[in-house]
Amino acid sequence: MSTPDSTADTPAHRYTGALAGVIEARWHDRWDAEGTFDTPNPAGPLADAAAVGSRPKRFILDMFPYPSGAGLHMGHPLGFTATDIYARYMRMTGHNVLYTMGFDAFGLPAEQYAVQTGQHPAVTTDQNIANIRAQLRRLGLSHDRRRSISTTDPDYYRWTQWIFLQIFNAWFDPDRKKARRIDELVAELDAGTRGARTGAWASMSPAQRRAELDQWRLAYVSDAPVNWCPGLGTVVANEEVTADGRSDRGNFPVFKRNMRQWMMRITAYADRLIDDLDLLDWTDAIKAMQRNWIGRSEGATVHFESPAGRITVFTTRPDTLFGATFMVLAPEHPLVDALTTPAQADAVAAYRRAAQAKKDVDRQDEGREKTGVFTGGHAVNPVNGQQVPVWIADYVLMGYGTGAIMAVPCGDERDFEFARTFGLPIVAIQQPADRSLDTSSWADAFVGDAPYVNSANQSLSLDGIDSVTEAKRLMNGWLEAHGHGHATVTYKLRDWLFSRQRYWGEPFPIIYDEHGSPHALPDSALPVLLPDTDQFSPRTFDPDDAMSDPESPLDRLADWVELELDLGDGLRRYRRDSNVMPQWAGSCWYELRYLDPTNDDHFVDPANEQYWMGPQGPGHPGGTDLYVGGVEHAVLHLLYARFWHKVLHDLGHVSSVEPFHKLFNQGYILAAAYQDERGMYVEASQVEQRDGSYVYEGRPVTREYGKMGKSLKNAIAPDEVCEQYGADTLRLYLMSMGPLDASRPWESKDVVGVHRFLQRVWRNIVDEDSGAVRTLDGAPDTETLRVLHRTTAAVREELDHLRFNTAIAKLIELNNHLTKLGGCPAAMADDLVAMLAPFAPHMAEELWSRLGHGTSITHHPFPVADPAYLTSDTVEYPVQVNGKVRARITVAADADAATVEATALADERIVTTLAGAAPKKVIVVPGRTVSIVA
RNA sequence: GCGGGCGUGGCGGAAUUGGCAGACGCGCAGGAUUUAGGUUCCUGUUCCGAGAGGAGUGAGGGUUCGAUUCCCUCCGCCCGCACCA
Repeated sequence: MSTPDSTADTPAHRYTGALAGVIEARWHDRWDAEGTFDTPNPAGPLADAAAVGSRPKRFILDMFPYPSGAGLHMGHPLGFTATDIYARYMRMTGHNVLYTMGFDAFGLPAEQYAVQTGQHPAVTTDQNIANIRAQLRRLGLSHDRRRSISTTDPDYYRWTQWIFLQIFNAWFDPDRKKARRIDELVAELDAGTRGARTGAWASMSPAQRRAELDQWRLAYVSDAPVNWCPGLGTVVANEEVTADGRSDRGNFPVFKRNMRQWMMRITAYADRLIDDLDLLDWTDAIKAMQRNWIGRSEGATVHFESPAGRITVFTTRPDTLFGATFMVLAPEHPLVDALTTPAQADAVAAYRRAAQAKKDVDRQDEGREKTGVFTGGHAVNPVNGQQVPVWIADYVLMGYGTGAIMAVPCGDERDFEFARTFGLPIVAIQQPADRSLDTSSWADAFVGDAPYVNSANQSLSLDGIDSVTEAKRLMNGWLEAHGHGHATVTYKLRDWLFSRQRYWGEPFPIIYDEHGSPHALPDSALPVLLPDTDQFSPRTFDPDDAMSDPESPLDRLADWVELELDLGDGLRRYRRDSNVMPQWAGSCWYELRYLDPTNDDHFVDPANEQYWMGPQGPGHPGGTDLYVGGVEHAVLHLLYARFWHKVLHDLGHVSSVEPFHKLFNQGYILAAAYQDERGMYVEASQVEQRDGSYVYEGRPVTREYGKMGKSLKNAIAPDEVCEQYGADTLRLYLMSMGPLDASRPWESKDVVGVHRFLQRVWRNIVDEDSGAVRTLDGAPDTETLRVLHRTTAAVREELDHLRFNTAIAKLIELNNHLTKLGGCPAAMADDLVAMLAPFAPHMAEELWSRLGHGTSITHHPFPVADPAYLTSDTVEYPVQVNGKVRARITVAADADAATVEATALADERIVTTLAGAAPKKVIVVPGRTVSIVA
């Protein structure tokens, strides 16, 4: 495909895609040769204290990519260009900038790609990384390449394993609400200042003590319900299971099974993960998603006694306890069998079977119609002694709260529906102003503040109170005082399932003794290398075979699994843990390794962490100065990384409390996608437009917009655009499409707009026929200087706020002005090029060089606006009469309000409009407007 | 249902604390260059109206000298969570 602007009669030195390609390659080589973007550290292997100096620092971070075989998609250059522009701007404003790029290369996609191609994942990963590095280079991203890491590199995952052991060897102190080293727990248990959970510490055997400690660890092996995905052949985390019970990746059914797996005690950090969101410069949307995922809910635990035993419920509305007229348990609740009477046994069993069968997929499709079965059993409502029937229903979930609820149909919509469906009593316990106490007339439950009624016993009365908050407080106090319950907080967040039965991941630095107890390997044994094998395919199963069992690929490697080791008590036989860590492990801390990527003694030198990520004052959590990436990581990666960072902070390894101070979520790239009559997507690039409709291979197709990508067959490769127009044009187009956080449709025909802009900049400085510099001699006129300085001030302002689209618009305005002048005055050329440099660095370097500068523009100071040119001698005021602009007047910039008013009232048009009537009021807003009320 | 966000020309989008609506770009129209097409350049381009003028930021209302911006009601769209007790 030829570039649209190069033909036989094109001037030899016109800025075409072909010329851009030549220029860009030249500067890539030069940047590499000169190490232009190498950034000094205060300490460690990359230390250069003199180069660090006293400059302010900026740590600018992108979410690092998977090195997939397809290479980068257009969303990558979108975010990467934004951070690159900001990084370059920061360098030009005197900052020491840390900016690099790594690869999140472990995990399912890399492994699946390897399985498809039959090559070892290490081979394909290296190839893919090399390919993506070339793509990144082509985009002109100003990365410090010395700092690049891959999570699959043993020098990197050595420290991932080390951090795992830090977490394994830590416990959460509920009093101090922080992680501490496990030996501090041992000291407290030895001293008797803290009690053991499983018995008397002093009388425990070594094995019992080991088991006791395992109960406290932040990383622990647990035999608990996990998400088993036979189609993937591995267990997956809650966060990786979709709402309809399928795997996020692959969309296979997921089954709850009890299995022995590694867990991380992220729940211990639930409150801090919520509270510290307040310290972060993140959007409300992302904060809300994290809060919602953690799902903190304040309420009360209430005990109902039954012949089958105590039934404990969680409620957020303890104030409505007098209205609890029945109970509902989840079908899987352990007390169901004991509660069920013989007469109801068949019905209960049938319901439980049906509930289990439809568990994963169909529950949503069946809508919200309430189903359920009476167990035949009853329990006692503790506030009024009433016997209430106990039902089971699938709208009560075993996985939340206690798996049992007290049903208050008058005050809860679901309970109301259930009561209506099955004819259960509904007793009003509040008196809404517009309702009768006869609930048979109610259309729905009442939720809100209204005076309580029917809510008293001998020692408690809520009657007459009209505040839910107050009623809750009184009820909680009563429950606690009488031993029927207490105030409680529950969370939706569950501990993080941390092991996977796959090959392509970090091995656990854990071995098991003959009793099956886990032991940490010593730091000196790290890294535990992922053993080489050609048997890396996971064992997958029929996706619906819930009873299949996971098989770790590493388990097949007997030579690796079995080992003899002396852990201080003599040479013994052990078995290695054959699981690998999940995809998310490597991305939980990669930003820290960028700080000190080649340090063999520490995962990061504390001085470097303090310098790049340390808190910047009281109340500041520290962390990266900017983190740009897609919103799809709102809960998974961002929550896990925050959790690890907090553990590292608690253990004294990092000074920052949070990893990412400012988070910016880029929008998606959308593109037109086309479907044929069968609803199949057709290759968007082959669709033609004819008379307002769309045609593919002669047949009509319909258009829609969707996320650019393979599935909609509307992807455009960044490389194609670089080839056609050059990387600078692609960068500029991506940035000018709209605000960075908005999703925007890709329109290939629009790309030419920014290309023309670059062409005009080039032409204003370089002669298209000779290639010589052709700037204008003589001093620029005052108006031109005003445009220059206004542009300078505006571009700075826009860049400070990451508003790249409007910054580019300002540069275009400046250049359009110069085009009208007939070229760029020589005295302004440096400033013009310097302002262009962050956006179109290749062209800027080339022009900079042709203008006679011997060094890269990278560290040249960004232009500063001269305030003298930001004001003018005269100001134009719009004059409104009754809110409508009727005239414009021009007055001296320093004219006082009275003069402006007099000038406005004297204006011919205003005199005509007022028609002799005296104005009732005249408002002069200095520098802005005159408003006349007639 | 709950939470977050958004509605501005033919299209993508601009508009400091409320102060000239439509910056910039695409497209379109006309013109220059060109054998022609394309490229490049210039001019114009919110709508109605020949014009004077009028209307206009999803709809309606409010506050204000003045509202795209603030408040209320409604409509529509996007994203996240979803029987969470």
